[in-house]
Amino acid sequence: MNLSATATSIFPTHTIVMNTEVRNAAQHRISEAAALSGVSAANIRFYEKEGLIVAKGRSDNGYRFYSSADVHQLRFIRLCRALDMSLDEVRTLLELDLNVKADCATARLALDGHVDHVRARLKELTALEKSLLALRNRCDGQDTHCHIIEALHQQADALPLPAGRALPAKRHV
Amino acid sequence: MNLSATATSIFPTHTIVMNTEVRNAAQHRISEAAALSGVSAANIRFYEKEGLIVAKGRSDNGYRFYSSADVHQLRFIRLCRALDMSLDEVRTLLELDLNVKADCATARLALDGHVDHVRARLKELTALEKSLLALRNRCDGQDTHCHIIEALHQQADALPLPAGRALPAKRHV
DNA sequence: GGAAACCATCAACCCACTTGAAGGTCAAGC
DNA sequence: GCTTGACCTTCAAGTGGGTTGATGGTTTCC
Repeated sequence: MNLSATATSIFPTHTIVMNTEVRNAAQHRISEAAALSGVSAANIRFYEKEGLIVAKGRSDNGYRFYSSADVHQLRFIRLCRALDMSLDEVRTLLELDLNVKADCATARLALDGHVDHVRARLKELTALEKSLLALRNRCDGQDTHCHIIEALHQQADALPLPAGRALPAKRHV
Repeated sequence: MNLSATATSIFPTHTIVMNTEVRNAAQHRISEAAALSGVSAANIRFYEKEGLIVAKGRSDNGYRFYSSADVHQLRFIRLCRALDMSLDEVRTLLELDLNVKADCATARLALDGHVDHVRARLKELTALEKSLLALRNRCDGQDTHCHIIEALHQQADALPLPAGRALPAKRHV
Protein backbone atom coordinates (compact mmCIF):
# COMPACT_ATOMS: atom_id res chain seq x y z
CA MET A 1 0.00 0.00 0.00
CA ASN A 2 1.28 3.32 -1.07
CA LEU A 3 0.85 5.35 2.11
CA SER A 4 3.31 8.03 1.13
CA ALA A 5 1.33 8.94 -1.96
CA THR A 6 -0.49 12.23 -1.85
CA ALA A 7 -4.20 12.21 -2.39
CA THR A 8 -3.89 13.68 -5.85
CA SER A 9 -1.28 11.16 -6.94
CA ILE A 10 -3.91 8.64 -7.85
CA PHE A 11 -5.11 10.67 -10.76
CA PRO A 12 -2.22 10.62 -13.23
CA THR A 13 -2.71 6.88 -13.68
CA HIS A 14 -6.37 7.29 -14.43
CA THR A 15 -6.36 7.98 -18.12
CA ILE A 16 -8.74 5.05 -18.37
CA VAL A 17 -11.42 6.55 -16.21
CA MET A 18 -11.02 10.12 -17.33
CA ASN A 19 -13.56 11.19 -19.84
CA THR A 20 -12.65 13.33 -22.81
CA GLU A 21 -12.79 16.75 -21.17
CA VAL A 22 -9.44 18.04 -20.02
CA ARG A 23 -9.37 17.59 -16.26
CA ASN A 24 -7.01 20.30 -15.17
CA ALA A 25 -8.13 23.17 -17.32
CA ALA A 26 -11.00 24.64 -15.30
CA GLN A 27 -10.63 26.26 -11.91
CA HIS A 28 -13.64 26.41 -9.70
CA ARG A 29 -14.46 28.36 -6.60
CA ILE A 30 -15.78 26.41 -3.68
CA SER A 31 -19.47 26.91 -4.45
CA GLU A 32 -18.90 25.78 -8.04
CA ALA A 33 -16.99 22.75 -6.84
CA ALA A 34 -19.91 22.11 -4.49
CA ALA A 35 -22.45 22.36 -7.29
CA LEU A 36 -20.37 20.11 -9.57
CA SER A 37 -19.65 17.49 -6.95
CA GLY A 38 -22.81 17.45 -4.86
CA VAL A 39 -20.76 18.06 -1.72
CA SER A 40 -21.73 21.24 0.14
CA ALA A 41 -19.16 24.02 0.51
CA ALA A 42 -19.13 23.65 4.28
CA ASN A 43 -18.61 19.95 3.83
CA ILE A 44 -15.72 20.49 1.41
CA ARG A 45 -14.01 22.64 4.03
CA PHE A 46 -14.71 19.91 6.56
CA TYR A 47 -13.13 17.28 4.28
CA GLU A 48 -10.13 19.55 3.86
CA LYS A 49 -9.77 19.74 7.63
CA GLU A 50 -9.97 15.94 7.67
CA GLY A 51 -7.25 15.68 5.06
CA LEU A 52 -9.40 14.08 2.37
CA ILE A 53 -9.10 16.88 -0.12
CA VAL A 54 -6.77 19.80 -0.61
CA ALA A 55 -7.82 22.76 -2.73
CA LYS A 56 -5.61 23.19 -5.75
CA GLY A 57 -4.64 26.58 -4.38
CA ARG A 58 -5.83 29.95 -3.19
CA SER A 59 -6.50 33.14 -5.12
CA ASP A 60 -4.94 36.43 -4.04
CA ASN A 61 -8.01 37.11 -1.95
CA GLY A 62 -7.62 33.82 -0.11
CA TYR A 63 -10.46 32.03 -1.87
CA ARG A 64 -9.92 28.31 -2.43
CA PHE A 65 -10.00 27.08 -5.99
CA TYR A 66 -10.39 23.58 -7.33
CA SER A 67 -9.38 21.76 -10.49
CA SER A 68 -11.70 19.34 -12.26
CA ALA A 69 -9.56 16.53 -10.81
CA ASP A 70 -10.40 17.92 -7.36
CA VAL A 71 -14.08 17.89 -8.28
CA HIS A 72 -13.71 14.29 -9.36
CA GLN A 73 -12.12 13.46 -6.04
CA LEU A 74 -15.02 15.08 -4.23
CA ARG A 75 -17.45 12.96 -6.24
CA PHE A 76 -15.35 9.94 -5.41
CA ILE A 77 -15.63 10.73 -1.72
CA ARG A 78 -19.34 11.30 -2.05
CA LEU A 79 -19.78 7.95 -3.77
CA CYS A 80 -17.87 6.16 -1.03
CA ARG A 81 -19.94 7.91 1.62
CA ALA A 82 -23.10 6.94 -0.27
CA LEU A 83 -21.77 3.37 -0.03
CA ASP A 84 -21.67 4.01 3.73
CA MET A 85 -17.93 3.91 4.08
CA SER A 86 -16.37 5.77 6.96
CA LEU A 87 -14.07 8.67 6.21
CA ASP A 88 -11.22 6.46 7.37
CA GLU A 89 -12.12 3.86 4.78
CA VAL A 90 -12.33 6.56 2.13
CA ARG A 91 -8.94 7.87 3.18
CA THR A 92 -7.49 4.39 2.77
CA LEU A 93 -9.00 4.07 -0.70
CA LEU A 94 -7.69 7.49 -1.73
CA GLU A 95 -4.20 6.44 -0.80
CA LEU A 96 -4.27 3.38 -3.01
CA ASP A 97 -2.63 3.15 -6.37
CA LEU A 98 -4.74 1.11 -8.73
CA ASN A 99 -1.68 -0.26 -10.52
CA VAL A 100 -0.15 -1.77 -7.42
CA LYS A 101 -1.27 -5.30 -6.78
CA ALA A 102 -1.01 -5.07 -3.00
CA ASP A 103 -3.23 -2.01 -3.09
CA CYS A 104 -5.81 -3.93 -5.04
CA ALA A 105 -5.82 -6.58 -2.33
CA THR A 106 -6.30 -3.81 0.22
CA ALA A 107 -9.26 -2.49 -1.73
CA ARG A 108 -10.83 -5.93 -1.90
CA LEU A 109 -10.29 -6.44 1.81
CA ALA A 110 -11.83 -3.07 2.65
CA LEU A 111 -14.83 -3.83 0.48
CA ASP A 112 -15.25 -7.29 1.95
CA GLY A 113 -15.24 -5.88 5.44
CA HIS A 114 -17.73 -3.32 4.39
CA VAL A 115 -20.07 -5.86 2.86
CA ASP A 116 -19.97 -7.87 6.08
CA HIS A 117 -20.77 -4.77 7.99
CA VAL A 118 -23.74 -3.90 5.79
CA ARG A 119 -25.01 -7.47 5.94
CA ALA A 120 -24.87 -7.58 9.71
CA ARG A 121 -26.80 -4.34 9.93
CA LEU A 122 -29.27 -5.64 7.38
CA LYS A 123 -29.90 -8.68 9.52
CA GLU A 124 -30.40 -6.54 12.61
CA LEU A 125 -32.83 -4.26 10.85
CA THR A 126 -34.86 -7.13 9.44
CA ALA A 127 -35.28 -8.57 12.93
CA LEU A 128 -36.14 -5.11 14.13
CA GLU A 129 -38.85 -4.64 11.54
CA LYS A 130 -40.39 -7.93 12.56
CA SER A 131 -40.44 -6.98 16.25
CA LEU A 132 -41.88 -3.58 15.53
CA LEU A 133 -44.65 -4.98 13.35
CA ALA A 134 -45.55 -7.60 15.94
CA LEU A 135 -45.73 -4.82 18.49
CA ARG A 136 -47.71 -2.58 16.21
CA ASN A 137 -50.27 -5.24 15.42
CA ARG A 138 -51.15 -5.76 19.03
CA CYS A 139 -53.18 -2.61 19.06
CA ASP A 140 -56.29 -1.89 17.06
CA GLY A 141 -57.14 1.35 18.84
CA GLN A 142 -60.43 -0.11 20.05
CA ASP A 143 -59.49 -1.63 23.33
CA THR A 144 -59.64 0.00 26.73
CA HIS A 145 -55.93 -0.02 27.30
CA CYS A 146 -52.84 0.02 25.19
CA HIS A 147 -51.41 -3.36 24.32
CA ILE A 148 -48.40 -1.79 22.67
CA ILE A 149 -47.10 -0.11 25.78
CA GLU A 150 -48.06 -3.13 27.82
CA ALA A 151 -46.14 -5.43 25.50
CA LEU A 152 -43.17 -3.10 25.63
CA HIS A 153 -43.11 -3.34 29.40
CA GLN A 154 -43.48 -7.12 29.31
CA GLN A 155 -40.64 -7.41 26.86
CA ALA A 156 -38.51 -5.12 28.98
CA ASP A 157 -38.87 -7.61 31.82
CA ALA A 158 -38.02 -10.52 29.53
CA LEU A 159 -35.06 -8.78 27.85
CA PRO A 160 -31.93 -10.86 28.36
CA LEU A 161 -28.91 -9.11 29.78
CA PRO A 162 -26.04 -8.50 27.41
CA ALA A 163 -23.08 -10.85 27.78
CA GLY A 164 -20.56 -8.20 28.81
CA ARG A 165 -22.93 -6.76 31.42
CA ALA A 166 -23.25 -3.33 29.83
CA LEU A 167 -24.53 -2.36 26.41
CA PRO A 168 -21.80 -2.18 23.81
CA ALA A 169 -21.36 1.02 21.87
CA LYS A 170 -23.54 0.79 18.85
CA ARG A 171 -22.12 1.94 15.59
CA HIS A 172 -24.97 2.38 13.22
CA VAL A 173 -23.96 1.25 9.78
CA MET B 1 -51.42 12.55 25.79
CA ASN B 2 -50.51 12.86 29.39
CA LEU B 3 -47.49 15.12 29.18
CA SER B 4 -47.67 16.26 32.78
CA ALA B 5 -47.26 12.72 34.06
CA THR B 6 -43.97 11.97 35.71
CA ALA B 7 -41.89 9.14 34.36
CA THR B 8 -42.66 6.94 37.32
CA SER B 9 -46.38 7.51 37.05
CA ILE B 10 -46.69 4.84 34.42
CA PHE B 11 -45.94 2.08 36.84
CA PRO B 12 -48.92 2.06 39.24
CA THR B 13 -51.18 1.06 36.37
CA HIS B 14 -48.95 -1.84 35.42
CA THR B 15 -50.14 -4.57 37.72
CA ILE B 16 -50.65 -6.60 34.57
CA VAL B 17 -47.05 -6.50 33.46
CA MET B 18 -45.47 -6.66 36.87
CA ASN B 19 -44.28 -10.08 37.78
CA THR B 20 -44.80 -11.49 41.23
CA GLU B 21 -41.74 -10.05 42.95
CA VAL B 22 -42.42 -6.92 44.90
CA ARG B 23 -41.10 -4.07 42.80
CA ASN B 24 -40.22 -1.48 45.38
CA ALA B 25 -38.60 -3.59 48.05
CA ALA B 26 -34.98 -3.72 46.87
CA GLN B 27 -32.65 -0.77 46.62
CA HIS B 28 -29.73 -1.00 44.29
CA ARG B 29 -26.59 1.02 43.90
CA ILE B 30 -25.79 2.22 40.43
CA SER B 31 -23.53 -0.69 39.49
CA GLU B 32 -26.17 -3.16 40.63
CA ALA B 33 -28.83 -1.34 38.66
CA ALA B 34 -26.43 -1.47 35.71
CA ALA B 35 -25.91 -5.21 36.08
CA LEU B 36 -29.65 -5.84 36.45
CA SER B 37 -30.69 -3.63 33.55
CA GLY B 38 -27.85 -4.05 31.10
CA VAL B 39 -27.36 -0.28 30.96
CA SER B 40 -23.88 0.84 32.00
CA ALA B 41 -23.48 3.05 35.08
CA ALA B 42 -22.11 5.91 33.00
CA ASN B 43 -25.07 5.53 30.69
CA ILE B 44 -27.55 5.58 33.57
CA ARG B 45 -26.06 8.88 34.72
CA PHE B 46 -26.34 10.10 31.16
CA TYR B 47 -30.01 9.10 30.99
CA GLU B 48 -30.56 10.92 34.27
CA LYS B 49 -29.05 14.05 32.78
CA GLU B 50 -31.37 13.58 29.81
CA GLY B 51 -34.38 13.29 32.10
CA LEU B 52 -35.24 9.69 31.20
CA ILE B 53 -34.67 8.26 34.65
CA VAL B 54 -34.41 9.68 38.14
CA ALA B 55 -32.71 7.69 40.89
CA LYS B 56 -35.11 6.84 43.70
CA GLY B 57 -32.86 8.80 46.03
CA ARG B 58 -29.40 9.28 47.41
CA SER B 59 -27.72 7.70 50.41
CA ASP B 60 -26.04 9.86 53.05
CA ASN B 61 -22.78 9.55 51.16
CA GLY B 62 -24.36 10.87 47.99
CA TYR B 63 -24.58 7.53 46.19
CA ARG B 64 -27.59 7.09 43.93
CA PHE B 65 -29.92 4.21 44.69
CA TYR B 66 -32.57 2.61 42.54
CA SER B 67 -35.76 0.65 43.18
CA SER B 68 -36.69 -2.41 41.14
CA ALA B 69 -39.22 -0.22 39.33
CA ASP B 70 -36.31 2.01 38.32
CA VAL B 71 -34.44 -1.03 37.05
CA HIS B 72 -37.51 -1.99 35.04
CA GLN B 73 -37.61 1.47 33.56
CA LEU B 74 -33.97 1.17 32.57
CA ARG B 75 -34.71 -2.13 30.85
CA PHE B 76 -37.65 -0.48 29.13
CA ILE B 77 -35.35 2.24 27.83
CA ARG B 78 -32.82 -0.33 26.74
CA LEU B 79 -35.49 -2.27 24.86
CA CYS B 80 -36.66 0.85 23.05
CA ARG B 81 -33.07 1.71 22.15
CA ALA B 82 -32.58 -1.84 20.91
CA LEU B 83 -35.62 -1.18 18.72
CA ASP B 84 -33.64 1.80 17.45
CA MET B 85 -35.87 4.48 18.86
CA SER B 86 -34.34 7.86 19.57
CA LEU B 87 -34.20 9.09 23.15
CA ASP B 88 -36.91 11.56 22.20
CA GLU B 89 -39.16 8.72 21.10
CA VAL B 90 -38.44 6.86 24.33
CA ARG B 91 -39.22 9.97 26.33
CA THR B 92 -42.57 10.22 24.57
CA LEU B 93 -43.35 6.59 25.31
CA LEU B 94 -42.38 7.01 28.96
CA GLU B 95 -44.82 9.83 29.29
CA LEU B 96 -47.76 7.80 28.00
CA ASP B 97 -50.41 6.29 30.17
CA LEU B 98 -51.46 2.91 28.81
CA ASN B 99 -55.02 3.40 30.01
CA VAL B 100 -55.60 6.59 28.06
CA LYS B 101 -56.91 5.99 24.58
CA ALA B 102 -55.27 9.04 23.06
CA ASP B 103 -51.94 7.86 24.43
CA CYS B 104 -52.42 4.52 22.75
CA ALA B 105 -52.95 6.28 19.45
CA THR B 106 -49.74 8.19 20.08
CA ALA B 107 -47.89 4.95 20.68
CA ARG B 108 -49.23 3.45 17.48
CA LEU B 109 -48.29 6.57 15.55
CA ALA B 110 -44.80 6.55 16.98
CA LEU B 111 -44.36 2.91 16.12
CA ASP B 112 -45.72 3.36 12.61
CA GLY B 113 -43.28 6.17 12.00
CA HIS B 114 -40.53 4.02 13.32
CA VAL B 115 -41.42 1.09 11.10
CA ASP B 116 -41.38 3.37 8.06
CA HIS B 117 -38.03 4.61 9.10
CA VAL B 118 -36.58 1.11 9.51
CA ARG B 119 -38.04 0.01 6.18
CA ALA B 120 -36.55 2.93 4.33
CA ARG B 121 -33.16 2.19 5.79
CA LEU B 122 -33.59 -1.49 4.97
CA LYS B 123 -34.25 -0.61 1.36
CA GLU B 124 -31.18 1.61 1.23
CA LEU B 125 -28.96 -1.05 2.73
CA THR B 126 -30.20 -3.73 0.37
CA ALA B 127 -29.34 -1.56 -2.61
CA LEU B 128 -26.01 -0.83 -0.98
CA GLU B 129 -25.16 -4.48 -0.55
CA LYS B 130 -25.89 -5.07 -4.20
CA SER B 131 -23.62 -2.23 -5.30
CA LEU B 132 -20.82 -3.34 -3.04
CA LEU B 133 -20.98 -6.93 -4.25
CA ALA B 134 -20.97 -5.85 -7.87
CA LEU B 135 -17.92 -3.76 -7.10
CA ARG B 136 -16.26 -6.53 -5.15
CA ASN B 137 -16.74 -9.06 -7.94
CA ARG B 138 -14.91 -6.94 -10.45
CA CYS B 139 -11.61 -7.91 -8.97
CA ASP B 140 -10.07 -11.37 -8.89
CA GLY B 141 -6.68 -10.24 -7.65
CA GLN B 142 -5.03 -11.61 -10.81
CA ASP B 143 -5.13 -8.66 -13.11
CA THR B 144 -2.46 -6.04 -13.57
CA HIS B 145 -4.53 -3.23 -12.22
CA CYS B 146 -7.36 -2.81 -9.80
CA HIS B 147 -10.82 -2.91 -11.31
CA ILE B 148 -12.41 -2.05 -8.01
CA ILE B 149 -10.76 1.31 -7.67
CA GLU B 150 -11.19 1.89 -11.37
CA ALA B 151 -14.91 1.17 -11.14
CA LEU B 152 -15.20 3.42 -8.13
CA HIS B 153 -13.69 6.27 -10.12
CA GLN B 154 -15.93 5.59 -13.09
CA GLN B 155 -18.99 5.57 -10.90
CA ALA B 156 -17.89 8.78 -9.26
CA ASP B 157 -17.97 10.42 -12.67
CA ALA B 158 -21.40 8.97 -13.41
CA LEU B 159 -22.87 9.82 -9.99
CA PRO B 160 -25.90 12.07 -10.46
CA LEU B 161 -25.98 15.29 -8.49
CA PRO B 162 -28.48 15.45 -5.65
CA ALA B 163 -31.65 17.44 -6.30
CA GLY B 164 -31.01 20.11 -3.70
CA ARG B 165 -27.42 20.58 -4.87
CA ALA B 166 -25.77 19.52 -1.63
CA LEU B 167 -25.97 16.23 0.20
CA PRO B 168 -28.67 16.17 2.85
CA ALA B 169 -27.75 15.28 6.39
CA LYS B 170 -27.97 11.55 6.70
CA ARG B 171 -29.60 10.10 9.73
CA HIS B 172 -28.63 6.49 9.84
CA VAL B 173 -31.12 3.76 10.70
C1' DG C 1 -22.12 53.76 -3.30
C1' DG C 2 -25.05 50.31 -1.42
C1' DA C 3 -27.10 45.74 -1.42
C1' DA C 4 -26.60 40.97 -2.45
C1' DA C 5 -23.95 37.19 -2.94
C1' DC C 6 -19.89 35.28 -2.38
C1' DC C 7 -15.70 33.96 0.53
C1' DA C 8 -12.89 33.28 5.01
C1' DT C 9 -12.29 31.46 10.00
C1' DC C 10 -13.68 29.78 14.25
C1' DA C 11 -17.00 28.08 17.57
C1' DA C 12 -20.79 25.63 18.89
C1' DC C 13 -24.38 22.31 18.10
C1' DC C 14 -26.44 17.46 16.86
C1' DC C 15 -26.89 12.29 18.87
C1' DA C 16 -25.95 8.78 22.15
C1' DC C 17 -22.80 7.76 24.39
C1' DT C 18 -17.74 6.65 26.29
C1' DT C 19 -13.53 7.83 28.52
C1' DG C 20 -10.65 10.12 31.66
C1' DA C 21 -9.27 13.06 35.46
C1' DA C 22 -9.60 14.26 40.19
C1' DG C 23 -11.33 13.24 44.32
C1' DG C 24 -14.67 11.12 48.14
C1' DT C 25 -16.33 6.53 50.54
C1' DC C 26 -16.11 2.07 52.30
C1' DA C 27 -15.01 -2.81 53.55
C1' DA C 28 -11.31 -6.24 53.96
C1' DG C 29 -6.85 -7.58 55.28
C1' DC C 30 -2.51 -6.78 57.73
C1' DG D 1 -4.65 2.33 62.33
C1' DC D 2 -3.32 2.02 57.57
C1' DT D 3 -3.25 0.52 53.04
C1' DT D 4 -5.38 -1.37 49.08
C1' DG D 5 -8.78 -1.61 45.87
C1' DA D 6 -13.41 -1.36 44.48
C1' DC D 7 -16.78 1.47 44.53
C1' DC D 8 -18.97 6.20 44.06
C1' DT D 9 -19.16 11.38 42.77
C1' DT D 10 -18.67 15.43 39.25
C1' DC D 11 -17.18 17.64 35.26
C1' DA D 12 -14.84 17.90 30.81
C1' DA D 13 -13.68 16.24 26.51
C1' DG D 14 -13.74 12.93 22.67
C1' DT D 15 -16.31 10.10 19.01
C1' DG D 16 -18.22 10.66 13.65
C1' DG D 17 -19.78 13.29 10.14
C1' DG D 18 -21.19 16.76 9.52
C1' DT D 19 -24.51 21.57 10.03
C1' DT D 20 -25.38 26.18 11.61
C1' DG D 21 -24.19 30.65 13.05
C1' DA D 22 -21.28 34.67 14.13
C1' DT D 23 -18.27 37.97 12.35
C1' DG D 24 -15.86 40.07 8.93
C1' DG D 25 -13.60 40.58 4.17
C1' DT D 26 -14.48 40.66 -1.18
C1' DT D 27 -16.66 40.99 -5.36
C1' DT D 28 -20.29 42.07 -8.43
C1' DC D 29 -24.36 44.18 -10.02
C1' DC D 30 -27.39 48.04 -10.36
